[in-house]
Amino acid sequence: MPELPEVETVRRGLTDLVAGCRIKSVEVRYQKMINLSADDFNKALVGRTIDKIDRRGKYLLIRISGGLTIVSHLRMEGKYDVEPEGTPVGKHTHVIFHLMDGRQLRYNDTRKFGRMNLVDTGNEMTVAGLKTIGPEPTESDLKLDYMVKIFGKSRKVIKPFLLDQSNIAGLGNIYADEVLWMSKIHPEQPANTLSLDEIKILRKNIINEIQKAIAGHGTTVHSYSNAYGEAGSFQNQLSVYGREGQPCLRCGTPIVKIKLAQRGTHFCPACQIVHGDKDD
DNA sequence: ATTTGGTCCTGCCGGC
DNA sequence: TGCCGGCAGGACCAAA
Repeated sequence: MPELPEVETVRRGLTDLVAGCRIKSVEVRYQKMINLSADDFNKALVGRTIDKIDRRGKYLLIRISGGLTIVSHLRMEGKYDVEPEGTPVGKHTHVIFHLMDGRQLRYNDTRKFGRMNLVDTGNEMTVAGLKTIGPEPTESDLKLDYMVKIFGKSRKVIKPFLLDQSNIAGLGNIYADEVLWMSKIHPEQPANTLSLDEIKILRKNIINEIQKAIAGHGTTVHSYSNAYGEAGSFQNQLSVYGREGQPCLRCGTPIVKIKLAQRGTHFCPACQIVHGDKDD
């Protein structure tokens, strides 16, 4: 479920809760979750320390002493929590890291879409998804000339284009709808027909929106929670996502919901109009 | 090469 | 109430 701001919130939570902790053993209850056998995964991690947690796009990079990294992707519903030993284990708990201090770091995932890959640190980029990941949506990493270049060569409509992590890392279904609404760009506008001004505005809105969402500890819809089990607050600041039929906050026109590339897509049919090409 | 569609999973909600 | 289709903040992979 989580997009970049939610993953960053989880990263910070995990850092506070388990950085520096030593692993007693690892229990894997759903084999498909990991890239090794349960036994090999456990053997590689026993006695090692969780040094720190990094992030790249929506991927958590859990740094383990001895030169290992667990690349963890939460996909739709993955969640971490920390419980004392003995707390009843839910049916959606798939991996349990038993810590020396008596606590457990648990990975829960209702739909079992999440994945963990244990690799040698430095080989993260061999994990599918990280191989081709695009720049972070920040002022320093997301360069305007890069955007102009990649937008210019794709005829794909903008909404699925923004969801493609190889173009820009970190945007998901909610923030893609939000930044397009803010930028007054129709979700079906082909990427290569955006004007330079539109690309500039979109870039600024992406960077600002992600930053603000991180500051608000992410967006909570459905049952998402961070490593503290807390809900984020940013859902109170959403302008179009989940607002089908409600008035556009700019012009009052009811927000429309359509399906694009299998994903629910919200937009204002009055503010966000498809135009012909970049010379308009 | 680029783009689309099916697939992985489970639970919930609305409609009949 | 019970059943069923549709949907869910993601991304890989095969196929067009």
